[in-house]
Formats: sequence, structure tokens, C-alpha cells
Amino acid sequence: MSSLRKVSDSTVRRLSLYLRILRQIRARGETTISSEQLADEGGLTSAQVRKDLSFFGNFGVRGRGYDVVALEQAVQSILGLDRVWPAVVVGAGRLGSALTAYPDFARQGFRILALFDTDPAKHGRRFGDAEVLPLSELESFARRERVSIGIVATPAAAAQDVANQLIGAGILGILNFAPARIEVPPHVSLRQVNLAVELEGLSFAIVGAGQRANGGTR
Amino acid sequence: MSSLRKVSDSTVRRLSLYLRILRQIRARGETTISSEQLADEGGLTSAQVRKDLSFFGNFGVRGRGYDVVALEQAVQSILGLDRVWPAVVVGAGRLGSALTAYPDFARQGFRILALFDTDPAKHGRRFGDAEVLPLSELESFARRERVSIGIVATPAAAAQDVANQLIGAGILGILNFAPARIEVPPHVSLRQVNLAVELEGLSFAIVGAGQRANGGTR
DNA sequence: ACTTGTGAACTGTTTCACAGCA
DNA sequence: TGCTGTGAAACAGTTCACAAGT
Repeated sequence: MSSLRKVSDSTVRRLSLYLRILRQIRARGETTISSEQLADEGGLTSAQVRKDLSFFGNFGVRGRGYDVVALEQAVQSILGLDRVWPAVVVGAGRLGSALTAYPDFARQGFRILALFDTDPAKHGRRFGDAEVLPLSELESFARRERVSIGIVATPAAAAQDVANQLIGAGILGILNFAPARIEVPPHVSLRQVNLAVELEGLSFAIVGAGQRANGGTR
Repeated sequence: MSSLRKVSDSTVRRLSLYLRILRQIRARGETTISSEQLADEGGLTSAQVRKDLSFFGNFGVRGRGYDVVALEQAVQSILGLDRVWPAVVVGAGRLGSALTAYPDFARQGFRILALFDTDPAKHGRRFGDAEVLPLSELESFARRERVSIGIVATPAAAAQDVANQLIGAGILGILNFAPARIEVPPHVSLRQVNLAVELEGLSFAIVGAGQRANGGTR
């Protein structure tokens, strides 16, 4: 079964991609798919697909390919999406409320139970099923509701403090959108997302592409 | 000067990180920083920092370190952040409007001129300086205003079509938040951001951490 | 005949360790 | 002496190519 050989971050990201593709394929009514087709849909190579999947088991049949439904199930389970993840969003600004309503989250079993914010003007507002509560209630709420995942969408200055409260409440993982590095103990999983980094990467690529087009050095 | 040796994506992402750290350091009034300090602040190694910077020039002084202001300037320029980037957001849903108002974007010179949406109920709404316009005006607006960057925050099904319109209008780069792969010609830079992938990566990490804690197979 | 699963080769990235310079 | 810049070594990730299974 699922061995714990270290799996690279890139492999995990591609698993998410495979899952999305498999769902589309299934919606089209296809029952079988080859690594070649899966690769084409995702803009990868077939060897990459086979290698990624082989970390977790032998899902294919030689000469035939992969069963779409079975592989979808398997990937879903590998990613831990075969369960409900109780989550909270901290920071009920534009980003926090957008994330709360992000349809793909609910679809994957991430259930956002509440938002938290310091601003009293926001308390009581609802986004979907979730209500905005005072930040002071974060820790007791998270503990009581056995929240597994905290999504941090606060200003940078508040991020570490919020993370500490989440950790104190026994959270298992944090998805941090605040543009600040936060420290967590080893038993807590952390993922940083920085939207500015993405845009800056794009700007770098554009500048580089311009230089290439004009005949830059090399 | 800036040679065009291929620089890895990870290096570019770290440059964004260095820039953020340098600004903090400058705000604290420090004038000089070593690769060691920079590494500590960013959770990296000093060799990594030096290697990254050495792709672009010799910014440091042996025995002394880097001048904070000069290095900040240099990194800013490498990333193409020493100019204004006219941008548009397509899709005026929660995510699109959150991105429009995202303070770090404006701070880096990304100027969002307008949003576009098919929904007539949204036309005329304003987010900051930007107004929501009909999607049908996207191409002419982008061409007329010489828009460089398009931020796509539409449903997956609309993403490629929107991208084509942006490309037709002479855009240079696309930041795609729609959970769909889009194709662009080689002269257009593309960056995909998929928020579900990030959460799924977190869920994978939590499941893996749990197995480790219970003594799963090595 | 077809397509997986996987060692081996290759390519890219990070870390090491030290020469060179202020 | 202190710290950068950088080849060389180590490590990680990807691609190749083919044996094995249906």
C-alpha cells in the first residue's frame, strides 16, 4: 500500500491536475484512459504520469490503460479528499470572503465553518453557510469544532499570531495567504501562497521575453 | 549585465522573497545585510542566496555583505517591478474583485484599469479606481489602453476564450486563476495559479503526517 | 499489439567548500 | 578577518527505453 517514500511537491501538484482531468474524462463518458492521453490533457509526458502514479501503487493494466473511475477514486484518496475537512478562514477581508465562497473548496470536502475578524463591523455577516465571528473566539471555536485546517488571509503583521492560536487549538494544517513567513511546529503542515509572488514571476517572464525578442545577449 | 542564462522558476520566486525581506530590513534602518542574514529571514541557506543573486550580477562586497538599498533596487529591476504594468481583471466575481483590490498588486506597479464580466448586473460597479465593463469591450479596451497583463478569474469554461481575446489585443502576459489549462503562443508569458491545488497539497501533507505519527510503513 | 511499471541515464538544482578580495 | 562568488560534488527530478503483462 501507500509507501511513505518521500514524494516531491511537484508530484503532489500533478496529482491534483490528474484528478481534475479524470473528472472531465469521466463526465465525457470514457471509462478507460492511457498515460499518453492523461499526459496530453495535462501538458506532460506519459512517462511522468506513470512515474507519478507508480509512487502510490499499480493502478493500470498493461496493454489497456487505467480505469477512469478507479483511478479517480485512488487519486482522491491519496490526496486525502475522501473525507470532510472542517476549516476556518481568518481575515474576512476581500480575499478571505472570496476564499470562503470559492466553489472548488467545498467540492473537495473543505467545509468552512466560520470566518474570524477583529473588525466588529464585520461580525455577524454571512458568506454562504459561514458567519463572521470575533477573532477572540477563534481558539475556543477551533478547539470545540475540531477544526483541521486554518486558512489565513490576514495582513502580514497578524499572521504569526493567528497561526499560533490555530496551533494552540490543535489544528493540523495551515494555508497561509498573508505575505509573511510563519513558523509552525513539525506536526503542523504549512503551505504558503503569495499572490504577489505569482504576479512578480509573470512580470519577470515578460521582461525576459522582451529581451529575447530584441536580441538580448546570448 | 543581466545575462539570459535560463533562470529557474524557484530562483525567481525566491527573488520575490528577497525583495520583501529587503524592504523590511530597510524599514528597520539597516543599511547592510549578509547572505547569511538574508537566508535566515527567508528560511534558506546562505549559499542559496548567493547563488541566486550571482545569476544576475555581483551585488555584494566581499567581507562586508550587500548594500540593502542597492540590492533592493537591483532585485526590483530584475523582476521588472521598476515600471508600471497596465492590467485588467476578467471575471468580476468574488475572486476577481478581491484581486483587484489586493494591496500588494498596486504596490508593485500593477495598475488594474478595469474589470470585465458578462453579467450586466455588475457593469458599472467600481472596485477602487477600476470599473466593471461588459466582456464584449475587453479586446478593444485592452488594445486601446495598451494593457500588458490580463488576470483571468473566470469559470474554467470561459478561460481559453478570454485568453484568446487578450492575446488578440496584444497582451504580454496572463495570470490564470481559472482551474483550466490555457494555451498561449510562445511570445505570451503565462502563469497558472490554482487555489484548489494548494489546499489539496495541504490535505495530502496532513494525511501523510498522520500516517507518520501512527508509525506507518517507513 | 499495446501500454504499464521501472531501472538507468540524463538534466537540473542545491549544497559544499574554498579561493579571492575588501 | 569576514563574507562573497563560484567551481565541484551531491542530490533530486525527469526522461528514456525496454522487459513484462494482458
